[in-house]
Amino acid sequence: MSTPRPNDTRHRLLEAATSLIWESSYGAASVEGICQRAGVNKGSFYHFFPSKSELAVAALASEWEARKPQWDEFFSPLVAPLDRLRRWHERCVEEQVRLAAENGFVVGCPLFSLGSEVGTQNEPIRQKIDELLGFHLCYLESAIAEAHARQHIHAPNPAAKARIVLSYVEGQMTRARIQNDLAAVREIEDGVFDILGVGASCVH
Amino acid sequence: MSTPRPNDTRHRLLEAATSLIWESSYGAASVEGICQRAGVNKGSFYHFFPSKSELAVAALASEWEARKPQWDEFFSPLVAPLDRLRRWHERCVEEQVRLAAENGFVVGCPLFSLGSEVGTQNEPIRQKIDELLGFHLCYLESAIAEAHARQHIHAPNPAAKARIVLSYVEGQMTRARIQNDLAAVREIEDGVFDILGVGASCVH
DNA sequence: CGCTTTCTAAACCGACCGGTCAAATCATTT
DNA sequence: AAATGATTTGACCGGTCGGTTTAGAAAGCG
Repeated sequence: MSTPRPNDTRHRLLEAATSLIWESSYGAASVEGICQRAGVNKGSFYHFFPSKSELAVAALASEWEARKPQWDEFFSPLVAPLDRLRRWHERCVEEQVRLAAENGFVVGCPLFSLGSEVGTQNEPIRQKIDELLGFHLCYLESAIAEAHARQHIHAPNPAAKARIVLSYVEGQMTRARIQNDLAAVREIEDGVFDILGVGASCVH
Repeated sequence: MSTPRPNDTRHRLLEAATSLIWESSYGAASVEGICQRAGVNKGSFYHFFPSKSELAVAALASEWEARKPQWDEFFSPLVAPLDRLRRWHERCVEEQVRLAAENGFVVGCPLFSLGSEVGTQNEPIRQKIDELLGFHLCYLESAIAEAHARQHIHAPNPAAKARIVLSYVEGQMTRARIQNDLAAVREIEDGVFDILGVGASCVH
């Protein structure tokens, strides 16, 4: 009756890990703390995951799996390429606002936070984050390439442009976390369109 | 004779902390490890610093103090504004190459790594990093404003442009760390000039 | 029902964490 | 030489870390 599900322990652990690492950091999120948030004993933890670091990799994979449909929707070919970026950014702001309200501070992008923390220490986590950032790049590059093809912007090298945009966006997200200020998140859209040369001297 | 200095223990601790945090992370750099690298006992550590976190703040301050003269040189008014960025970037690449060779992997920018790791957990460290990033912004904004005034670029809002450039640069540095690839560092110069619209359609 | 497999509970482990302390040593002044 | 304050030492503390162990509760299945 009151027992919520036959077995969602694994899922609860993944979610607890995601949120805890997101809010604090990999090092500061202890196995005990993750178990506590998930309402699970440590024995169960190590039944489902061989180690803390493998949980982190699984949590990253699981989170991406949950988010991918949204990305596919935002970057749907049915949407005009620059509108894809607009809506995607809109969604990022919404999420950061909600998370900031919940946690009391701006959390930024977990890929960058986690990646720069454990990148030099834990190869599997590094690789997974690298892979996910690569996915992000693909979506951006696709939208930029199409915007260029339709002559909405001038971007003869969409891959390079996508790397610029991604690094800028992630840099702003990280600055938002460091400065604990949503303003950095909100100005991303303007920044991206400035980088892409929209509404500037490149309009013919 | 063989004793190096009357008292450089404090300095050795600062340098050990800087390098260790740079290479790994705040959480992974233990007080014991820092003491070991500095060749100092733990008691001495707590003679000079009240806590690990205050050492981190002091290390950040000390490192900036050591670097500031270089920044002032790179951004000297005697240098053409865009050349300031060029030389500054050149120096960044050199340093990252050296550090990557020393440590076996790309380390990126410690301000961003540390900041995103402990930003939500430790307010004094967060503030110090925020302050230092503010300094970086000032240098960039100054160069960009001057480049605009001399009509080398079109940047009617130098402050906004500086934030874009800084976030991009830091994003690339972090990506370099995450991907363990110096290519991201090397392409920063092209990216910055792309963002600034140099050599593109904005040339009149 | 019994049997096996999957999962959970909770005690437990050694290692290491950040931090403390009293005593020893050093450099300097008197 | 005596005294003094800054520095150094290394043992030590309670707590927490990631991870293990063992016993047993559920759950699937004949």
